[in-house]
Amino acid sequence: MRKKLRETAHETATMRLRQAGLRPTRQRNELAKLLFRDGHRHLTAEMLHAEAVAEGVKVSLATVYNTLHQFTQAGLLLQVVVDPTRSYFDTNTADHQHFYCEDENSLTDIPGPEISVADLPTPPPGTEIKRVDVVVHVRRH
Amino acid sequence: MRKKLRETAHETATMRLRQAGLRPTRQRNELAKLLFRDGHRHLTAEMLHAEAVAEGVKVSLATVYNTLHQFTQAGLLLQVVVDPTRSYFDTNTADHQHFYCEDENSLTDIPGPEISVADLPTPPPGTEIKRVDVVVHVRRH
DNA sequence: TCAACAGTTTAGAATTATTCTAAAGAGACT
DNA sequence: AGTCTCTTTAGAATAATTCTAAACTGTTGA
Repeated sequence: MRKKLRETAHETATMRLRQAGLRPTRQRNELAKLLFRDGHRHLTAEMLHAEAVAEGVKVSLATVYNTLHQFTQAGLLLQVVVDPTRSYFDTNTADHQHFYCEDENSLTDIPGPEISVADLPTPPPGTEIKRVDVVVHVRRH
Repeated sequence: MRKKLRETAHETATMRLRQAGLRPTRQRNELAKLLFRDGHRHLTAEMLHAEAVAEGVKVSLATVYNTLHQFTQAGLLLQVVVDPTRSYFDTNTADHQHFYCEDENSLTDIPGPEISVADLPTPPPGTEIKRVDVVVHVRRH
């Protein structure tokens, strides 16, 4: 017998949290469900908080900030730095790249095969490469 | 007869400003001299302001911010977004890429031939590519 | 089952980088 | 020199984010 979608989503979220070593609290569960429900998303803390409030989820902005950082640390999210005034979080943690349009403040995944970055440079002494961020800045015309 | 270095630097700065369509005021001249005196640099507004003050240049922090943005608009600087808490400005406006070490908050140019980015993706409809930012995140080991 | 502990949430204050404001100052052109 | 416009400035204002300390809640083990 099939369970209701709601329940399944909840269980998925809970499992995800447990695997990440995070205690599955009500808030974290709800936020996880919002974040990972459909496709990949690019959100700021304010955006996620607004969405949660709109859906009747009771959670404070401080918790949204905490949670986003915890999720990022746990590898569930990627923090994308493109705008000097805001932090975006990406639910797609696979290696991929972004378009960023300053005019409209929009951040989107680059579809299809990723840009190939050839010949990675040798990192400064004492360091190793963690990851390579590629942001293609675009402008309306 | 040779002019003193100081004077030459001042005149170079003034020229640079005029060419950029910026009125060469005392503050802008002094900041330009600090920014462009040796090699390429990566600075925040706070850093430049501290440097100016240390050298006895009387300039307010607000002016440093204004100036950095004006220089950026004029193409004399590049704003590099790597840290969600701070804005860096790069005196190297040529097409190049960066190493960023979060551990020590250091931003450096990638030396030698730049990373080749093959097969630029088609930008979203209604937009054109402005530039491609590549940041190689490194970590101490 | 429930007490107790450690981890979590919260409102609101605090912090930090940055921008704004409006008044005083200074290039530039006549 | 005079005037006009652009620039600078101190300090206030703003916006995103972090901190604080008190209340709350999963979890664990008796």
